[in-house]
Amino acid sequence: MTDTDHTFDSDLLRLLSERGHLHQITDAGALDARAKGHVVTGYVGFDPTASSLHIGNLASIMLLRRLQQAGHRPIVIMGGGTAKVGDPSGKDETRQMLTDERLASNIASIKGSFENILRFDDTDRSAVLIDNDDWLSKLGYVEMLRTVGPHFTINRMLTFDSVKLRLEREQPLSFLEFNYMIMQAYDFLVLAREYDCRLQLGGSDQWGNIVNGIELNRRIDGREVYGVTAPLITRADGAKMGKSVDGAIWLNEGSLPAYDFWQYWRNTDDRDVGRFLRLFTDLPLEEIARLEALEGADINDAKVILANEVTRLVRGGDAAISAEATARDTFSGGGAGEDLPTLAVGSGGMRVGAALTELGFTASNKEAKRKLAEGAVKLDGETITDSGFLIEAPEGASLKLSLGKKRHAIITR
RNA sequence: GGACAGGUGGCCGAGUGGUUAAAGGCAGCAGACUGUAAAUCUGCCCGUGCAAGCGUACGCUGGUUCGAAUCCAGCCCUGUCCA
Repeated sequence: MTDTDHTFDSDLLRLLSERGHLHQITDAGALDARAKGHVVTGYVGFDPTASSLHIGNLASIMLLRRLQQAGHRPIVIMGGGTAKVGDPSGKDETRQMLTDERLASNIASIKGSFENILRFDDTDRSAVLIDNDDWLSKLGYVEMLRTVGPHFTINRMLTFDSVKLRLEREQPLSFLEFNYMIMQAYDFLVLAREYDCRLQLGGSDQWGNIVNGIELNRRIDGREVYGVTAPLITRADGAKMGKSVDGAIWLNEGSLPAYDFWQYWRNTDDRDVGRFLRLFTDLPLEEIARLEALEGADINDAKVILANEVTRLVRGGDAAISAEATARDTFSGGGAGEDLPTLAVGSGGMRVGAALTELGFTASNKEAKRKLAEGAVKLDGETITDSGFLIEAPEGASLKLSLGKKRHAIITR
């Protein structure tokens, strides 16, 4: 474990450090020296447990972006193989196993998230995307045991937090999951051999897994490889990044519309603005320093910039421009921007409660009724309290239906 | 296998036969104040229905009772200790 306070010689570590991406480095001096003279290939693994990554994964993706920005080569490992086993880290119970079909479709839909953030081209620094199932599934059991088995002691494996947690709580830890750390270590060995990959990056919860891979490389091939972890990003209010009651903040458009994605960033806590700008945008540090120094209502300008930059990075420039325009029309103009969700009520109209639930603004008709009684619902600026109110959209025109200050929708015939 | 303890609404946690759709806290939503922020105060917080109403709900199944989250029986699960 190395402290990360001192300054570095390499562009890579300097960049990671000044942007707030560094938590721990296995051998900072050696990595610093190597990154200065060589193109370093580094990887991050992502387990395809859902059909989209969420912004909790964004910090790790940014690690790869920084790596590429500093002139090195990023590898994205889709954990199609490791996800069949399941990472027990940070989970106090076993996850349900995913079917092969599900994993394949998850991988297919996750891939797109990297296209904007990493550069895929013909150079030797092009990003590469690989599925670890390519080698993990082909491994023979005895071959695997003989390759990595001698280098892991059960004694040591039992000391890992992910294992200890389960044992202490007397929660079952299946043999399947117990093998996860071995598979991840083996990945690093394969990548070092096949791709000359010398660096694994990841969240701070991956420290143990990363160190295992480094050990394995040293023991089997005598090769020095390195590890870097990023701090766990939490928000000022203590919540984990990207987790809300309504669901995660997904990177895929299909899982979360761009306008909602943009809004998430626009509503960032004042105290997080500077840190998030450094982590999740490419804005120059001087510019960020200026933005985060804004006080009072002015800091809203910084939040708009944050929302624009992150949305552009993840969803593309058009999405960012359109989301900002919608927000401006809706909040400043008092109108309705075109990115707002729309609901067609048909020629017969629709009761206001049903419309709110249909839009997902309320979880049930009962809740919609409560919100109406609380005076939270407006139709074109007029407060509606009658739960029996029938919304009828005139031919060719639209109405704005609002729940509270933040949730708005366009109602059409 | 044995002995205790326990399984309550998204989470934590009271409640031990009758205004109990179930105290309190957290999370969440809304209102006020603001800046689409934070903090604070107030309200709401199972579902269906325009509504009266109705339907579900305290691990599961059955029983006692006018009436059960609360009592009884069996079962399942969890924790602690013993073998």
